[in-house]
Amino acid sequence: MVREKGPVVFTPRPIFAAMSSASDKKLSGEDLFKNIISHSKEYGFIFQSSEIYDGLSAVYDYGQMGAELKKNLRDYWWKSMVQLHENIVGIDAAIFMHPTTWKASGHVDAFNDPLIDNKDSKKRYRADVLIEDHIAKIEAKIGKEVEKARNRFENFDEAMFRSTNPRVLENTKKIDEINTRFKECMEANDLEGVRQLILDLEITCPVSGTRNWTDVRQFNLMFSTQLGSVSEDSSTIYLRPETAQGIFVNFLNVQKTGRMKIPFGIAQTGKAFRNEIVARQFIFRMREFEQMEMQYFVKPGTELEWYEKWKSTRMDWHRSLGFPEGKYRFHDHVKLAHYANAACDIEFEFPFGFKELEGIHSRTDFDLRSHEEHSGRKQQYFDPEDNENYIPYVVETSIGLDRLFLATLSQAYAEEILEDGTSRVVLRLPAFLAPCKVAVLPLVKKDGLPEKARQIMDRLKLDHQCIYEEKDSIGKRYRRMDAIGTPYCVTVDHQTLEDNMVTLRDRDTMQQERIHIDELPQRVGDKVSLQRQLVRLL
RNA sequence: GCGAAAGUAGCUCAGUUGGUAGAGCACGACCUUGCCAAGGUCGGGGUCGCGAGUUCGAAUCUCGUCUUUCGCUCCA
Repeated sequence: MVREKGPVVFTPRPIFAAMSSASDKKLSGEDLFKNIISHSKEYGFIFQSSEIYDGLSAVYDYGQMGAELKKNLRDYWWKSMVQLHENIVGIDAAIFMHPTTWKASGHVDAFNDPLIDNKDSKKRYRADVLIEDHIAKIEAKIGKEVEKARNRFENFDEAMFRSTNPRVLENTKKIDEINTRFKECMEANDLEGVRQLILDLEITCPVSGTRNWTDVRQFNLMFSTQLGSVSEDSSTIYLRPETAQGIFVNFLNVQKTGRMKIPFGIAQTGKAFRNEIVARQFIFRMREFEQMEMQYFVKPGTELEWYEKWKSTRMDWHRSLGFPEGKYRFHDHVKLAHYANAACDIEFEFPFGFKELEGIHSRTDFDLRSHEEHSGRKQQYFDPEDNENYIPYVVETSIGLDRLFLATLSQAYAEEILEDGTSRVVLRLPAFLAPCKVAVLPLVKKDGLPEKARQIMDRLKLDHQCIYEEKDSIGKRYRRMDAIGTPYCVTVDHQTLEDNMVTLRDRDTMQQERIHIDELPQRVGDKVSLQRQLVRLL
């Protein structure tokens, strides 16, 4: 089989021994982001949903490479949460839930925003916020009156003053009237009435200063559909806007069947849906997205300790990916959601700036208490140590898988300028996350090299996601593998047929070494090992 | 939803005063080569987002419409 001119002898070219001095091309965030988006499409990571029909706004599909990378990220999270924590278990709750769930969670109220636009400034406001601001102004007026009076009189009785002073009384009455009217409108779903209220109050746009308002429109952030195929019998149900409630409603099921003792956690990954008014920035904000979250149930009073602990645990997890420390930061919430008594985000520096990647919230007992009220079923835990019943407090860690994907991709993506002046695009993904772990490449597609390569491929594909490729020159194939982040390339040449040695080429350093094919499973296995990654978290 | 920009081959784009579609890369086959994006030959692929209108004739002009991208409120 070996040709006349003899076997090709492996001689590492010195230029590649020095390749590690390659430098990254400096790109503006905007250009970088653009390139990442088109790279994602070109190499099968992310496609626009329903592209042949011109696409669907803010919905994306994961392609052959993206699905693998996403799965690897999900697996890493799942194992580090569930497998490494003896007191955390995972569930997989349904997307559909009883409609009352969303009343209890507050989403029916909080996710129904009446919005209004100012035609001159083109700014959009929440109608309720405009009215609240107006009320705040009136309250400030009252406050001034009170202060004036306080300075004027000794033995000032504020309650007395408030209930007697005509100007204060008038303003207080005004506020009550506005509140009543607004409430009535909202309950009757009378959006025209809300608009009229804004007009009557002579509320102006803070930007343009005009009162040129559009109609008030209702935006429901939850997607709804019908349960039951016969329309008369059907009821409206929602696609879950967050996965957390699937955990809360199963709190006692898991606690009892798993004989869990507080503190313990329930983890879950899954799709959630939000009808965002504006959903942009590629997969950063999508209408359909995947959350990975864990609710940690703790004894009331200890929640802030656990909150701190999970803050650092989660930050350590992110840092375990090996990206630069400066890419992450905490952002503590000043304004807390209705259910939280402490909250922060782990922010990542995306190409378009620092943005939320993960949220850590101390949710108090809001959810369980609310479910207890709405369902009439006790959601309490009997603590054998203290001999008492209580509703546990909850610390939540909640990360957007798609955002983690985008963070990983944008951190891994690099355009390198090599020493010889040429350039390459490489995804420097942590090896255990790479969608394809190893490529097996016959140097030429004849002389029995493909057959030999197939044998190696058949061995490696039992353990790993592999790619076999014989088309195009070896250099081109290396570059294609760099572009999808394949950590190792194995090249079979004529020499291999004689001594079973192959070239192992490293993605990042581009260096090559000669190893025996029997060493391959171990070498590749070590490189891409998830266990080795998990050890870092212990 | 409002405002702005854009839509021609898989990708990046060209297409003149209206005259029936082009390049590079990519893709497929074959030949040559063989360790970092090689060369040659041949080939496949577009009703120019969609629909009307003007015109002998529209990728090009007019109107409408859809979609995407960017900015504005919210969020993982």
